[in-house]
Amino acid sequence: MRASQLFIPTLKETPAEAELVSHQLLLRGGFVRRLASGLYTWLPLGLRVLRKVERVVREEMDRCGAQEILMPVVQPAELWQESGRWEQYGPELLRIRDRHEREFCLGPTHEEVVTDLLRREIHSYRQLPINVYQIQTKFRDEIRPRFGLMRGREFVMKDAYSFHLEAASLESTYQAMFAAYTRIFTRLGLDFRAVEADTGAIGGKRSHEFHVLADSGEDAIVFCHHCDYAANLELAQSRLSGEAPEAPLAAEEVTTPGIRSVAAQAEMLKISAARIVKTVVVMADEKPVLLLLRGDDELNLVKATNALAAKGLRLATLEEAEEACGAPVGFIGPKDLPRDLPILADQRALTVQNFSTGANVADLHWINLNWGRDLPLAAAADLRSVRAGEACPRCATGTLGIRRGIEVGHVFQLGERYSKAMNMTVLDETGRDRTVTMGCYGIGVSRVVAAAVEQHFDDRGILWPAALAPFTVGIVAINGRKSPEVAAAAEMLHDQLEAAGYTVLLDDRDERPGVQFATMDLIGLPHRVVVSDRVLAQGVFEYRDRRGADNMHLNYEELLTQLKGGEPS
RNA sequence: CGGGGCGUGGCUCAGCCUGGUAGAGCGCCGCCUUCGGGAGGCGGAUGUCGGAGGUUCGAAUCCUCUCGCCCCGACCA
Repeated sequence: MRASQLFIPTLKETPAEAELVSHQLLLRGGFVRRLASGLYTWLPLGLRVLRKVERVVREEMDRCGAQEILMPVVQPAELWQESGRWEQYGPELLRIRDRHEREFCLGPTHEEVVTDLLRREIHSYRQLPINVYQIQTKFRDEIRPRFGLMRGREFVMKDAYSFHLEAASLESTYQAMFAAYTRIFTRLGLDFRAVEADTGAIGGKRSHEFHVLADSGEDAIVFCHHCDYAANLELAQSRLSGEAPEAPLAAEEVTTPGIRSVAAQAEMLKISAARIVKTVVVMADEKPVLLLLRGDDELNLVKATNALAAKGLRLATLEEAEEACGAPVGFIGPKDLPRDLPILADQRALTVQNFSTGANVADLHWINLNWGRDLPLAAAADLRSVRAGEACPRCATGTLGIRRGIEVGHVFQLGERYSKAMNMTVLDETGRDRTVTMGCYGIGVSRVVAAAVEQHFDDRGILWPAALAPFTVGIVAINGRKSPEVAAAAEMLHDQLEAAGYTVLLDDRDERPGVQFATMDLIGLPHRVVVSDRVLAQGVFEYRDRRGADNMHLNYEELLTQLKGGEPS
């Protein structure tokens, strides 16, 4: 491909709208352009990268027996009403009407459609298991689209759905998909982790997320330095050592004027925050609940939501908290509560001895309280977020680390959530009707493009992993418009390399060398070859790896050997 | 949906506070020079100052409404 024939509108300056490096570089390199909030056009260069991701995904999906189909973007409301999600899904589901006033939506996902498809066609256990997938544009009317391709409203996703008679069959497909995902992200050259994930309201059994590690990631993921334990912070656990028993001290009330925060409380009472049991008031489905945590621990809202089996959970406002407890925020505590409210304690809060907590009266705290002696033990749950450095819950020796991750894949055992609601059954070998069990498996294809950049860039531009690069080799013809020798040599090299199976971008534009180099660095092709009068006079080509800073003078054979490092396309 | 910020030429931004009839750099077009890291010179084109209404002799600037975009909090690939 000749650069003079390719639409690559690069930008010298960073557009103000872009915050993330991936967003900035994809815009500057002429890969994508924004149409409206969360909506992007793929330009030739960007589309080539997107297709590369799709190709790897397709190959690995096909390889493990999944079959590609393509379902509509527009879906009838009836199916969503049948599954119950028409009500459940909320405004993220973009609803539209056709000219007959019939209701439809733009598909944010395809469980309903695929279940409807297969319940019509699959009637016997002999036809199971089956695993179908598509690579399709999804639409979710996100509350806040941001970060360019990372969280668009319209995006490309690979979604697969498997159907089984037995849980064991589902488990085996789940494993196969897990393995396929591992191969996919490895082939794409990404530094990633598979982590145990929250199954959320859908309540399936098993779920793993695949995260690309990057500081800009929206999720916090916890992993063991020693074994392969890894989990989303939303549900990660750690092994906490117990405290040595202490002699109980005499409980007393202390005047603490204006002391509302744990930090202030610790300072005034000259105790560590670990000696404080704090009380957090939350609204679980709009009803107040008290949560107890050790002073230095952080409440994990996802864990709390699950522990309370709530649909929605949020912190109470100051007014709500005082209204519910009859005491001002900062002085609320579990002992002698003026109102009868549900209380749930993080298990660690129940191990604190001689602790301080609010006395449910303004400007008054208790010190030296002990569970059992001064107040009844509260119900226990896991409510705290783990912290880096704590011990791994799975192995004996490891400690936990926390990093940011970009979720690019999710595998999920759905169970009967949709098959039951939509009545998808097959006959088993005894002729009995059985509800099938399902799994679903997603990859954010367009997000992978952004995530890859987020992980591979330098101050000059993108450094595409070989499997993602829009072209493998970039040839810079220096002054090719003035030197027929350079032009001819560059053309010949271009043709030879393409014949050898490489994708090649020849920069034959009438530009100054500096511009050509800057463009090449920006768009991030793995290999660069310079053809100029200067090197031609020496009978060689000048080669440079995008990641390296040194030039090598090579003849054609040596050049080929050098390129073998980056896979031919 | 709350909270914060921004809309001025293709891009990045100044001008707005304190109204007086629109500017810089980059980009674009032409010519010259230059020719290995987004060069230099000369000349040129390009603006409903996001939109509507209002105040005023006069509005990019002040007021009201509206639209769009970005950033911070609850979802998900």
